[in-house]
Amino acid sequence: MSELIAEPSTTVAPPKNHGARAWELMYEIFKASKPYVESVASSFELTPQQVYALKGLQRDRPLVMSDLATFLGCDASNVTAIVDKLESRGLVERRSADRDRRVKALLLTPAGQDVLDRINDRMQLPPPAINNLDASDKVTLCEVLGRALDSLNAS
Amino acid sequence: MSELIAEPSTTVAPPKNHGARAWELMYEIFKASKPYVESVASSFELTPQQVYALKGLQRDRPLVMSDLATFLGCDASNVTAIVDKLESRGLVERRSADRDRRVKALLLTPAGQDVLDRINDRMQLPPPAINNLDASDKVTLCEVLGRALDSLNAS
DNA sequence: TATTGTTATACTCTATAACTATA
DNA sequence: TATAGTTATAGAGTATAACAATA
Repeated sequence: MSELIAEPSTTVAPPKNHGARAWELMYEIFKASKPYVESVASSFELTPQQVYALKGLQRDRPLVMSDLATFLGCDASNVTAIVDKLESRGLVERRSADRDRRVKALLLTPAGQDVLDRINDRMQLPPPAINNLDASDKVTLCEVLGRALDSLNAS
Repeated sequence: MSELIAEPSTTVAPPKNHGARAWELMYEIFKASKPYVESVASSFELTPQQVYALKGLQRDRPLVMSDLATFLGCDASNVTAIVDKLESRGLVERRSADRDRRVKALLLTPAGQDVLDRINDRMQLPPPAINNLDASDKVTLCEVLGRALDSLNAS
């Protein structure tokens, strides 16, 4: 199958390959889903980034500040403020490691675990664009996006 | 086919439906692609939002300020600053409509059209996660994401 | 009065650089 | 010296509210 979408040469738009088109569609869906994401976060009186940080802490192994920065894909300097807010809400606790007191482990408090459980419940319902797909399209999307993400870790 | 991913009951994570999982994967791919998007934009000395605004202006019909706000999915008050920057770069021109002088049409200048052409060329190559997919996965992704986006316009 | 675009302001998210306390 | 985290600062992107010009 051709990599290019066949289009009459009289069309104004240039021919576009499917990879570029898929990326454009992902961008559109993301933009359209932003109000949904923000409404979910604000229903917990959190920002989307704070929600995502909590999700990073649900792992089996406790994260330290720099791990959370990697998980969030942002600079470590920002994580201080994010964790400050979560800590002031009583959702997260900083604990200095005994072996190296520079390092701070991040632990969910019971209240934090409770909020996270409710967030996870709520997030079982994805934004409308995704939720409107039929079951087989959802499965297909998981498979293809899974391969896309795996291709990054493999290289 | 079941909507739920079958998992042993001893698994720590709760069972997750494919819609929620697909959304999570999209989020991961977006996060991983951010450096790529920023490098493309900054190679034109533009921010990602400015690039996206230019792309909005390549339509057959000229946009006015409020149209661009809708296209960008942000409040109209922000579009003023975005267009200010593009105008100061000589890429875009504001022109008051004759029939209603409150309304300002946005036009690409020749320089703006030239930059946009180069942006479109460059964007034929999507971020690595998408580009690494094989041709048939790219086509499938276009089809499924197209249906997802259509479902929003249909409702 | 209502609408288009602007200005003023504030908050989130982000990065860089300088700092501290440990190692 | 080097590293983990913090603080200070700045810029992009966002929203709300008040405003000017025009309808």
